[in-house]
Amino acid sequence: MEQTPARLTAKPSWLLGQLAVHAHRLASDGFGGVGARGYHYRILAALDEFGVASQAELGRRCSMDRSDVVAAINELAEQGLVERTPDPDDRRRNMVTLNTAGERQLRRMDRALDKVQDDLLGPLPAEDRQTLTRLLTQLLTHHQRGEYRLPEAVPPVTSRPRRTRRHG
Amino acid sequence: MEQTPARLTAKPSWLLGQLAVHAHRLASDGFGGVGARGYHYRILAALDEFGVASQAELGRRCSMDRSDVVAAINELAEQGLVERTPDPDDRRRNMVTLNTAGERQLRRMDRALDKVQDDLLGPLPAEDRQTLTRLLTQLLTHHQRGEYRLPEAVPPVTSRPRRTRRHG
DNA sequence: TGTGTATCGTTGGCGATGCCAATGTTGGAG
DNA sequence: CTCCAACATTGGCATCGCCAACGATACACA
Repeated sequence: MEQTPARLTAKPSWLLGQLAVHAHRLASDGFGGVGARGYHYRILAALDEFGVASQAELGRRCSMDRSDVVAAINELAEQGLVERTPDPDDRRRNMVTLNTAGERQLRRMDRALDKVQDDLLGPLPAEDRQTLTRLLTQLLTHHQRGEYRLPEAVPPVTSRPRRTRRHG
Repeated sequence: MEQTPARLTAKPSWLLGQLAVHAHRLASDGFGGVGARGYHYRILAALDEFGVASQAELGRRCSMDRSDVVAAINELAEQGLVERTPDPDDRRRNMVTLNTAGERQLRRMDRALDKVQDDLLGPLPAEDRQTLTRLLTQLLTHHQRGEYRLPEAVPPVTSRPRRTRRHG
């Protein structure tokens, strides 16, 4: 491996990003083996843990955009892992249900993902794994403060401006 | 924020991935303010630290694919931040050079990125920051073992199979 | 010297994730 | 009844990572 700029290797954001790439690769390989991807796992897990839910709820619980939930549910339903039925009590909503095949798939993905954690944490002793998990949880919690806040006063005018390419 | 499945929040790979998303958002915002993106920073940093290089070298140093280096250099050159000249000693190669405008841009991005680290590490005391950095570095190093290894014996037949969508 | 292999830059393409805007429907508050 | 909010859907885009194929060039070795 040729040398990587110290400007990069010294930055937590770089370490985090690159390590996340490795983690994602491991997970993708595991999921790919059962014909799924990350979004599918999130939704199956949320359904298993909290039961039937609307797509909007799933999106909030899984940190996914509504439109991405639509696509993922399409795929899961196509594979017969979940069912999407209109909610009779609120006709705007769909009720998404995990079925038996979905539970089986979830268990498969669980096993794959457990192996991923081991590969990912590789050489780290148990204590370090715990420390790392604690620090990451702490930071993630910090950065999630205020997400999905109820619309209080005026909807803020400052939406993050779309980054537009200046070239190419 | 609605509840996130424990299956997710308990997994280091999830924490890592989600936190990386936040980090990427912070960095993108900072870079976007100066009309750049992550790939540009990597290349400018590598050029500043190691001097003129071929595109292939840049790719290896920055963990980027050759083809992505081409695109990034196109953009950087278009903005007048680097120069791309054929290498007279090896006509397969281009020599990529950082120029003054590029150095200025790099300094701007450095400042933006420094702020990102602070935002990212948010509430963490110095000691925890150091611990986190150490653990991440350790893991990243572990997962990079054997990347870009020289072609020793037979090139292994087992390339990671392309994950192909089974639906949609 | 010639031939085969490796490297290099380039083009073109794809998947995964994270977003956003617009649209039409429906619920609910006032 | 009206207006606003939430919902599902469609369609689009940016970033990042990656791969295959191509033609040009360098190089090792027979």
